[in-house]
Amino acid sequence: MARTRHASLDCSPGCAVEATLALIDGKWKGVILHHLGEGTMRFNEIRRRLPSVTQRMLTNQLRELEADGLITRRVYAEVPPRVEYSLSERGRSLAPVIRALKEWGDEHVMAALQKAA
Amino acid sequence: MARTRHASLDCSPGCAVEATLALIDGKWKGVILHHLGEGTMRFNEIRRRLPSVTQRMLTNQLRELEADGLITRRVYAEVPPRVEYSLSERGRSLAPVIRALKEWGDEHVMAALQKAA
DNA sequence: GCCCATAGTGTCGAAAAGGATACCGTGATG
DNA sequence: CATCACGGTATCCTTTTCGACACTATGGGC
Repeated sequence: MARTRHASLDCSPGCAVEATLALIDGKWKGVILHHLGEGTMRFNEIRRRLPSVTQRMLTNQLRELEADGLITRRVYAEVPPRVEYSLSERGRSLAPVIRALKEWGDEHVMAALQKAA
Repeated sequence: MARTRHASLDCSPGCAVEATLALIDGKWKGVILHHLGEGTMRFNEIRRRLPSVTQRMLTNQLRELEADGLITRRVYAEVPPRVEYSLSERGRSLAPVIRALKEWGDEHVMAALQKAA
Protein backbone atom coordinates (compact mmCIF):
# COMPACT_ATOMS: atom_id res chain seq x y z
CA MET A 1 0.00 0.00 0.00
CA ALA A 2 1.14 3.49 -0.84
CA ARG A 3 4.85 4.07 -1.32
CA THR A 4 4.24 4.37 -5.01
CA ARG A 5 4.70 8.06 -4.93
CA HIS A 6 7.77 9.17 -6.76
CA ALA A 7 9.05 5.78 -7.60
CA SER A 8 11.25 7.47 -10.15
CA LEU A 9 12.99 10.55 -8.85
CA ASP A 10 13.78 11.97 -12.20
CA CYS A 11 14.23 15.61 -11.40
CA SER A 12 17.75 16.86 -11.35
CA PRO A 13 18.52 19.59 -8.84
CA GLY A 14 15.29 19.76 -6.86
CA CYS A 15 15.13 16.03 -6.57
CA ALA A 16 16.26 15.97 -2.98
CA VAL A 17 13.50 18.35 -2.01
CA GLU A 18 10.82 16.06 -3.36
CA ALA A 19 12.51 13.00 -1.98
CA THR A 20 12.30 14.42 1.51
CA LEU A 21 8.75 15.60 0.99
CA ALA A 22 7.77 12.14 -0.17
CA LEU A 23 8.72 10.82 3.25
CA ILE A 24 6.80 13.30 5.32
CA ASP A 25 3.74 13.98 3.27
CA GLY A 26 0.71 11.78 3.79
CA LYS A 27 -1.60 13.91 5.78
CA TRP A 28 -0.44 12.90 9.26
CA LYS A 29 3.21 11.98 9.13
CA GLY A 30 4.43 15.47 9.80
CA VAL A 31 2.47 15.79 13.01
CA ILE A 32 3.33 12.29 14.11
CA LEU A 33 7.02 12.99 13.72
CA HIS A 34 6.58 16.25 15.53
CA HIS A 35 4.90 14.59 18.48
CA LEU A 36 7.33 11.70 18.62
CA GLY A 37 10.05 14.29 18.90
CA GLU A 38 8.92 14.72 22.46
CA GLY A 39 9.67 11.13 23.29
CA THR A 40 8.52 7.54 23.08
CA MET A 41 4.76 7.02 22.95
CA ARG A 42 2.36 4.15 22.67
CA PHE A 43 -0.32 3.79 20.07
CA ASN A 44 -3.27 5.29 21.88
CA GLU A 45 -1.14 8.03 23.31
CA ILE A 46 -0.40 9.27 19.81
CA ARG A 47 -4.00 8.77 18.89
CA ARG A 48 -5.21 11.02 21.67
CA ARG A 49 -3.03 13.81 20.34
CA LEU A 50 -4.52 13.52 16.87
CA PRO A 51 -8.23 13.75 17.62
CA SER A 52 -9.49 13.28 14.12
CA VAL A 53 -7.29 10.54 12.76
CA THR A 54 -8.85 7.12 12.41
CA GLN A 55 -7.28 3.99 13.81
CA ARG A 56 -6.78 2.64 10.34
CA MET A 57 -4.99 5.77 9.15
CA LEU A 58 -2.79 5.98 12.18
CA THR A 59 -1.70 2.38 11.80
CA ASN A 60 -1.07 3.04 8.16
CA GLN A 61 1.03 6.13 8.63
CA LEU A 62 3.03 4.55 11.41
CA ARG A 63 3.76 1.52 9.24
CA GLU A 64 4.97 3.73 6.42
CA LEU A 65 7.16 5.76 8.70
CA GLU A 66 8.60 2.52 10.01
CA ALA A 67 9.17 1.21 6.50
CA ASP A 68 11.03 4.41 5.69
CA GLY A 69 13.21 3.90 8.73
CA LEU A 70 12.11 7.07 10.46
CA ILE A 71 10.55 5.48 13.53
CA THR A 72 11.05 2.36 15.61
CA ARG A 73 8.25 0.07 16.74
CA ARG A 74 8.71 -2.02 19.86
CA VAL A 75 6.10 -4.62 20.78
CA TYR A 76 5.82 -5.99 24.29
CA ALA A 77 4.34 -9.47 24.64
CA GLU A 78 1.83 -8.46 27.24
CA VAL A 79 -1.90 -8.42 27.70
CA PRO A 80 -3.34 -5.94 27.07
CA PRO A 81 -0.85 -5.37 24.28
CA ARG A 82 1.67 -2.60 24.52
CA VAL A 83 3.41 -1.09 21.50
CA GLU A 84 5.81 1.79 21.78
CA TYR A 85 6.87 4.11 19.01
CA SER A 86 9.92 6.30 18.99
CA LEU A 87 12.06 8.17 16.53
CA SER A 88 14.94 6.25 15.02
CA GLU A 89 18.34 7.80 14.50
CA ARG A 90 17.25 8.77 11.02
CA GLY A 91 14.00 10.15 12.32
CA ARG A 92 15.80 12.31 14.83
CA SER A 93 17.95 13.72 12.06
CA LEU A 94 14.77 15.13 10.56
CA ALA A 95 14.27 17.36 13.58
CA PRO A 96 15.65 20.52 11.95
CA VAL A 97 13.32 20.06 9.01
CA ILE A 98 10.29 19.59 11.23
CA ARG A 99 11.33 22.59 13.24
CA ALA A 100 11.66 24.71 10.10
CA LEU A 101 8.19 23.66 9.03
CA LYS A 102 6.72 24.46 12.40
CA GLU A 103 8.40 27.82 12.70
CA TRP A 104 7.30 28.96 9.29
CA GLY A 105 3.78 27.75 9.98
CA ASP A 106 3.62 29.55 13.30
CA GLU A 107 4.76 32.76 11.72
CA HIS A 108 2.97 32.73 8.40
CA VAL A 109 -0.12 30.59 8.80
CA MET A 110 -1.20 30.55 12.41
CA ALA A 111 -0.78 34.28 12.66
CA ALA A 112 -3.07 34.74 9.68
CA LEU A 113 -5.68 32.50 11.29
CA GLN A 114 -5.60 34.61 14.44
CA LYS A 115 -6.38 37.70 12.45
CA ALA A 116 -9.20 36.02 10.58
CA ALA A 117 -10.89 35.05 13.85
CA MET B 1 -9.86 22.20 -7.62
CA ALA B 2 -8.06 20.73 -4.64
CA ARG B 3 -7.38 23.01 -1.70
CA THR B 4 -9.70 20.85 0.35
CA ARG B 5 -6.84 19.32 2.19
CA HIS B 6 -6.78 20.19 5.84
CA ALA B 7 -9.67 22.55 5.76
CA SER B 8 -9.88 22.08 9.50
CA LEU B 9 -6.56 22.36 11.22
CA ASP B 10 -7.67 20.72 14.39
CA CYS B 11 -4.41 19.53 15.80
CA SER B 12 -3.02 21.49 18.66
CA PRO B 13 0.76 21.74 18.84
CA GLY B 14 1.78 20.12 15.57
CA CYS B 15 -0.78 22.10 13.70
CA ALA B 16 1.71 24.54 12.24
CA VAL B 17 3.74 21.67 10.85
CA GLU B 18 0.80 20.34 8.89
CA ALA B 19 -0.29 23.79 7.86
CA THR B 20 3.06 24.39 6.21
CA LEU B 21 3.14 20.95 4.67
CA ALA B 22 -0.31 21.53 3.24
CA LEU B 23 1.13 24.39 1.20
CA ILE B 24 4.14 22.62 -0.22
CA ASP B 25 2.99 19.08 -0.70
CA GLY B 26 1.27 18.17 -3.89
CA LYS B 27 3.87 16.28 -5.79
CA TRP B 28 5.54 19.17 -7.58
CA LYS B 29 5.24 22.28 -5.49
CA GLY B 30 8.40 21.66 -3.57
CA VAL B 31 10.52 21.45 -6.70
CA ILE B 32 8.79 24.36 -8.32
CA LEU B 33 9.51 26.58 -5.34
CA HIS B 34 13.05 25.33 -5.33
CA HIS B 35 13.58 26.23 -8.95
CA LEU B 36 11.86 29.57 -8.69
CA GLY B 37 14.30 30.33 -5.91
CA GLU B 38 16.84 30.85 -8.67
CA GLY B 39 14.85 33.60 -10.26
CA THR B 40 11.92 34.52 -12.44
CA MET B 41 10.97 31.97 -15.06
CA ARG B 42 8.36 31.55 -17.71
CA PHE B 43 6.03 28.61 -18.06
CA ASN B 44 7.95 26.44 -20.47
CA GLU B 45 11.20 27.22 -18.74
CA ILE B 46 9.89 25.61 -15.58
CA ARG B 47 8.47 22.81 -17.60
CA ARG B 48 11.81 21.99 -19.13
CA ARG B 49 13.27 21.57 -15.67
CA LEU B 50 10.58 19.12 -14.67
CA PRO B 51 10.78 16.59 -17.48
CA SER B 52 7.93 14.38 -16.35
CA VAL B 53 5.30 16.85 -15.28
CA THR B 54 2.35 17.27 -17.59
CA GLN B 55 1.17 20.65 -18.78
CA ARG B 56 -2.07 20.24 -16.92
CA MET B 57 -0.35 19.41 -13.65
CA LEU B 58 2.10 22.26 -13.93
CA THR B 59 -0.67 24.76 -14.55
CA ASN B 60 -2.55 23.32 -11.63
CA GLN B 61 0.31 23.48 -9.19
CA LEU B 62 1.25 26.98 -10.25
CA ARG B 63 -2.32 28.14 -9.75
CA GLU B 64 -2.43 26.66 -6.27
CA LEU B 65 0.86 28.22 -5.34
CA GLU B 66 -0.47 31.52 -6.60
CA ALA B 67 -3.70 31.11 -4.66
CA ASP B 68 -1.66 30.47 -1.53
CA GLY B 69 0.26 33.66 -2.17
CA LEU B 70 3.61 31.97 -2.58
CA ILE B 71 4.27 32.96 -6.18
CA THR B 72 3.45 35.83 -8.48
CA ARG B 73 2.17 35.45 -12.01
CA ARG B 74 2.75 38.19 -14.54
CA VAL B 75 1.12 37.99 -17.95
CA TYR B 76 2.38 40.00 -20.91
CA ALA B 77 -0.14 40.80 -23.60
CA GLU B 78 2.01 39.55 -26.42
CA VAL B 79 1.90 36.99 -29.13
CA PRO B 80 3.10 34.39 -28.61
CA PRO B 81 1.99 34.73 -25.01
CA ARG B 82 4.51 35.26 -22.27
CA VAL B 83 3.87 34.51 -18.64
CA GLU B 84 6.47 34.92 -15.96
CA TYR B 85 6.45 33.33 -12.56
CA SER B 86 8.45 34.44 -9.57
CA LEU B 87 8.46 33.98 -5.83
CA SER B 88 6.41 36.44 -3.83
CA GLU B 89 7.62 37.91 -0.59
CA ARG B 90 5.88 35.12 1.24
CA GLY B 91 7.35 32.55 -1.11
CA ARG B 92 10.84 33.86 -0.50
CA SER B 93 10.31 33.50 3.23
CA LEU B 94 9.94 29.78 2.65
CA ALA B 95 13.51 29.55 1.46
CA PRO B 96 14.94 28.22 4.73
CA VAL B 97 12.33 25.47 4.77
CA ILE B 98 13.09 24.44 1.21
CA ARG B 99 16.76 24.51 1.98
CA ALA B 100 16.25 22.28 5.02
CA LEU B 101 14.31 19.82 2.91
CA LYS B 102 16.97 19.79 0.24
CA GLU B 103 19.85 19.38 2.63
CA TRP B 104 18.25 16.50 4.45
CA GLY B 105 17.39 14.84 1.15
CA ASP B 106 20.90 15.22 -0.20
CA GLU B 107 22.34 13.71 2.91
CA HIS B 108 19.87 10.96 3.73
CA VAL B 109 18.18 9.99 0.51
CA MET B 110 20.42 10.77 -2.42
CA ALA B 111 23.38 9.24 -0.68
CA ALA B 112 21.43 6.02 -0.22
CA LEU B 113 20.52 5.97 -3.90
CA GLN B 114 24.17 6.30 -4.84
CA LYS B 115 25.03 3.22 -2.84
CA ALA B 116 22.17 1.25 -4.31
CA ALA B 117 23.38 1.95 -7.84
C1' DG C 1 -1.58 27.44 -47.14
C1' DC C 2 0.54 24.86 -43.39
C1' DC C 3 2.92 24.21 -39.40
C1' DC C 4 5.31 25.99 -35.35
C1' DA C 5 5.53 27.84 -30.55
C1' DT C 6 3.27 29.76 -26.34
C1' DA C 7 0.36 29.05 -22.35
C1' DG C 8 -2.94 27.23 -21.41
C1' DT C 9 -8.26 24.56 -20.90
C1' DG C 10 -11.60 20.43 -21.02
C1' DT C 11 -12.85 15.89 -20.61
C1' DC C 12 -12.08 11.11 -19.53
C1' DG C 13 -10.85 7.38 -16.75
C1' DA C 14 -7.71 4.71 -13.76
C1' DA C 15 -5.61 4.48 -9.51
C1' DA C 16 -4.71 5.89 -4.96
C1' DA C 17 -5.96 7.99 -0.66
C1' DG C 18 -8.67 7.94 3.04
C1' DG C 19 -13.14 7.57 5.96
C1' DA C 20 -16.76 4.37 8.28
C1' DT C 21 -17.70 0.41 10.34
C1' DA C 22 -17.23 -4.12 12.09
C1' DC C 23 -14.36 -7.53 13.95
C1' DC C 24 -10.28 -10.07 16.55
C1' DG C 25 -8.05 -12.25 21.19
C1' DT C 26 -6.97 -11.72 25.84
C1' DG C 27 -7.08 -10.65 30.64
C1' DA C 28 -8.92 -7.69 34.19
C1' DT C 29 -12.91 -5.62 36.13
C1' DG C 30 -17.89 -5.23 37.57
C1' DC D 1 -21.59 -13.56 32.62
C1' DA D 2 -20.99 -9.16 30.26
C1' DT D 3 -18.04 -5.48 29.42
C1' DC D 4 -13.90 -2.80 28.84
C1' DA D 5 -9.16 -1.56 27.05
C1' DC D 6 -5.40 -2.44 23.79
C1' DG D 7 -3.54 -2.48 19.17
C1' DG D 8 -4.63 -3.59 15.66
C1' DT D 9 -7.32 -6.11 10.62
C1' DA D 10 -10.70 -6.62 7.01
C1' DT D 11 -13.98 -4.90 4.07
C1' DC D 12 -16.50 -1.50 1.73
C1' DC D 13 -17.19 2.74 -0.32
C1' DT D 14 -16.43 7.67 -1.55
C1' DT D 15 -13.37 11.29 -2.64
C1' DT D 16 -9.16 13.00 -4.60
C1' DT D 17 -5.33 12.78 -7.50
C1' DC D 18 -3.22 12.69 -11.68
C1' DG D 19 -1.84 11.09 -16.36
C1' DA D 20 -3.36 10.87 -21.42
C1' DC D 21 -5.10 13.15 -24.96
C1' DA D 22 -7.42 16.54 -27.64
C1' DC D 23 -8.39 21.29 -28.24
C1' DT D 24 -7.87 26.66 -28.19
C1' DA D 25 -6.01 31.58 -30.22
C1' DT D 26 -2.53 34.23 -32.38
C1' DG D 27 1.20 35.66 -35.27
C1' DG D 28 5.48 34.46 -37.65
C1' DG D 29 8.33 31.58 -40.76
C1' DC D 30 8.59 28.45 -44.74
